[in-house]
Amino acid sequence: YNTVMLDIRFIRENADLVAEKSKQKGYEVDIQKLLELDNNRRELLTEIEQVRADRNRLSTIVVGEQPSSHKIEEGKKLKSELANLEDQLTSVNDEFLKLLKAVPNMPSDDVPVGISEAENKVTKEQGDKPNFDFKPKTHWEIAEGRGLIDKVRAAKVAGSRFAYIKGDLVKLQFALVQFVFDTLTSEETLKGIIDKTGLQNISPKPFTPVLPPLMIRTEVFDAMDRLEPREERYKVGSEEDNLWLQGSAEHTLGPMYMGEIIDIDELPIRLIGYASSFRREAGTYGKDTEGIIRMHQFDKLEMESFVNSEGGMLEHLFFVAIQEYIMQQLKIPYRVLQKCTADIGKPNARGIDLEAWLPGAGNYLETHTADFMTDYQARRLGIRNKVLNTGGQEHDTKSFPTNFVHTNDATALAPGRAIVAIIENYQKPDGSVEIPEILRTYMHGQTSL
RNA sequence: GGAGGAGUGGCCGAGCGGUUGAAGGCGCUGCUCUCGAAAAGCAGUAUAUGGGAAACCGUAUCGCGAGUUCGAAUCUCGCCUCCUCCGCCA
Repeated sequence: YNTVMLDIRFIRENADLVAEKSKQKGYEVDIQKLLELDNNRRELLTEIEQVRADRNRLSTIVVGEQPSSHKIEEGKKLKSELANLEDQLTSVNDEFLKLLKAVPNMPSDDVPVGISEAENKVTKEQGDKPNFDFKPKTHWEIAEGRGLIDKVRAAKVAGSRFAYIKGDLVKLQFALVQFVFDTLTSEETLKGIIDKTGLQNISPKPFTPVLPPLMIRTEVFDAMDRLEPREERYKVGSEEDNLWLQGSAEHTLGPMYMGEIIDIDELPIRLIGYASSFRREAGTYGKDTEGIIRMHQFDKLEMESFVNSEGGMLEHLFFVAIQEYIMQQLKIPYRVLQKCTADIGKPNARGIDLEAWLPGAGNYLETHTADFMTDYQARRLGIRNKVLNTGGQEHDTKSFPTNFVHTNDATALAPGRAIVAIIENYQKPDGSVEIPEILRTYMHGQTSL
């Protein structure tokens, strides 16, 4: 796997490839225009730096000596010349950056080319679908009937796509959360997953649990390249507040280290965040309206990691392995999808979805997604790591080259959708629901709800 | 919400208009000395970016962004962050 360095130098040298791959992802980018602006920008920069050098030379005087009026006149001339050039640069640069930021990350070579999610490829099916000797119900038929979910009153209070989750389902959610935290903070468990999957050379370093802020500044949201589409986001407070509700813990975990240079021995940094997430679900009217599948507010356990640029792909595969492990522990049948170019998202190089089988609904439901961003987000956020020298040692503390880190994020578990899958797969003829064995200790031995 | 104080290199800390990318110290690296180590001495020790095959040269960066000035780490304004006191509050 080759690291895709999507900086302007890469684009300069691979203009056709970048245009082609952008198109595959559904983004039309005028690369020719971008390169023109780049040239323009660099010419101006050279000129400006020349004038600045002149200015610096001129304003370097012997201490105590006053500059001559001739020098001051000369300085004034340079000043206005510089102001003029800088104005030009600002406008060229703005346009340049706008176009540069519009270029999506390059898909990894194994991402199938496709124009819609219909072209995602199923790469694996795992787990036995349950056989019922009765007609299985949907999660909604079961939960509503038993008073575990109340959407009517929620609609009264907050509108559609909100719900009151009640009773045993609340306990079940916290059991799920505990189970996931225990899994991801155990080095031993992670080692087991690594061994079983056969991944080589990957650290079993445990995840650090995090409760992140649920709001995020406009600039940071944009730097993550997750602000768009804005109509999907909730803006909060007054204009000056400049804050949005996050749509995933990724949005506030990813920029945690922005602007920082990270020591080699601190990597990988692995975080497992728990947060309520908010989405407007614009344009989904009439879709997934039954039950709690698509809500404006839902809770999610999200994995996020920062690794050096050699380990990004491996970390991505590890994240998927963790997701599969969790589904297997819960004994929920699922399939794995490799997302196609149209579906992986602008900052992504690769994306995987896990979908749980819902016997009541008779279809699959996306429960997990894993995103690999290479250094794309890190470049926008300014997250670097020190680079090892040829001897494998870190360079001395004051002098070191740096690289952009690779970022990965992935759902560890979305309790809402996991609950849907559990209800449908573990239902009994009398409408009760068995509790997955792995969760029982977290529910004081309770075996059904 | 009210009143104050502070943000300088990996860390501590000087500088408050003119060769200051930034004194001094700590740390780190190399060398000298030593059988070795410590100590001491000497030297080196930020990042980004443009140009260059390279050596190297230019430019930017003292929380961030604007402004004043021939010249800004230093002056002015806005923003961010942190600290102290008062008020309010889960």
